[in-house]
Amino acid sequence: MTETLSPTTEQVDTREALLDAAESLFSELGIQASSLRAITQRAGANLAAVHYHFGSKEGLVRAVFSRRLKPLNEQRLRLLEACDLTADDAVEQVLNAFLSPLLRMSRETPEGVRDFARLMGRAYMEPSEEVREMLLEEIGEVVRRFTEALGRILSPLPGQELLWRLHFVAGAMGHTVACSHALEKHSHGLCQPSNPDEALRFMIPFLAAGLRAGTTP
Amino acid sequence: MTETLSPTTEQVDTREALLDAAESLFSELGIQASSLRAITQRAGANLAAVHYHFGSKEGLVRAVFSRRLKPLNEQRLRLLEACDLTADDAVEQVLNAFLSPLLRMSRETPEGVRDFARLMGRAYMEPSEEVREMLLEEIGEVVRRFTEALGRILSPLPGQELLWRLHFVAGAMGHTVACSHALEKHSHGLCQPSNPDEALRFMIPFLAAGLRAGTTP
DNA sequence: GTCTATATAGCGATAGAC
DNA sequence: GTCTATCGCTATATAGAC
Repeated sequence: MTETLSPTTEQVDTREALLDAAESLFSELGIQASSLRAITQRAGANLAAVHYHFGSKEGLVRAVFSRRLKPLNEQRLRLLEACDLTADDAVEQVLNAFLSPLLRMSRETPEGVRDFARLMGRAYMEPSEEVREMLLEEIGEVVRRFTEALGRILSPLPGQELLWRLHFVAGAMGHTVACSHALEKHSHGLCQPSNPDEALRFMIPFLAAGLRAGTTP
Repeated sequence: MTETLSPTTEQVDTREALLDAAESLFSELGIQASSLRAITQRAGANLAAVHYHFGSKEGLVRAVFSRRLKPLNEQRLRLLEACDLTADDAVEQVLNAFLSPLLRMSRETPEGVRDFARLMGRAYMEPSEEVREMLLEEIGEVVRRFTEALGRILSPLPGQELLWRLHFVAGAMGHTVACSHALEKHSHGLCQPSNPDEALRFMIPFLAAGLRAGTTP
């Protein structure tokens, strides 16, 4: 009976192996430079398996992102709801709610998720229109909710300046997760961006100070 | 006589046309996705011309970057030397010296240079090891000089925290020039990142406040 | 569902005529 | 210096056997 009610172990394994292999390769080489041949080889699967499971390379790309983004966004919204927006450190709380789920992905599972953090940082800059639109679709609601919360805390900051500042927050965050290797190397090990606690410890005060700066005349 | 002493007009034109075409295509599609066929077609040149003038695609990439980075870095260092590091707004002055030359490139020439700003923003995130190493080579001296100046102004900020904060500055700046289109669209025209004055007006106070935040315990 | 084999197209690079 | 023609390779995608 079971073989008709649920996919066999092999089915699940191949699909997941393809997602894992694609995620790590996308993170290392970028999406475009990762060929289906390299992905299926790393996954120990056949070249045609990608088209069977995901239809096309683009289908695989979407699946790689949505697999991680769904739980990530849920966690962000859960943390946001737990924030006290009237507290003195409300800005810090909200920044932490947005940043820590992504940065802490590296801790929760031995491997794979850290690749995803780097991939996410790069994805915002992807030249491919499709990738960027798909991404905005996936995180649009979260961005809207966080923008609203920060707008209320920072009131009466004008909307224009709020959007500019959130743009800088996104840039600093994306750069940190995408180029952590560069900072570690450039600082000769003094900075350890792969440690989420250290990254949050420095990032949140910096960004909070920027967000709270006086309104530009 | 002249034809033996200097390159003919055609020679120069082909070389420059290739650089212009490559710059705009790299900016639109990314480096890897820009084929030599597409570049030479846009330049109105022959496919083989790239290999004649630059030896390879990598040679073309290097030439595209160094053509703009040499004058850009000279201007940055010139502005840095004109900063008063003891003034109250020393941080703002140094940030302006680093940021404005890149952001203002769009003003100085009608087209082409703005593509380069976007290309620069993306380049830091390029998956290709070669591109990133070449870039560090080209801007290493400038980064060293600006790090030293900001370290002196922000003294006694610990070196570790200084490097982290400069990392955030780089992220915000890169994201702004690379994803200006996204902010313009997302803000429904309220923010105009293609206007260098507006970008600097909001970016410098934000980053200066972050850099001057109290030392993290 | 997984495999082999292949279709179709594009890539960077080079040789050699002009 | 510029051109055409082509080599050798890789890409995504698919058809059909098992």
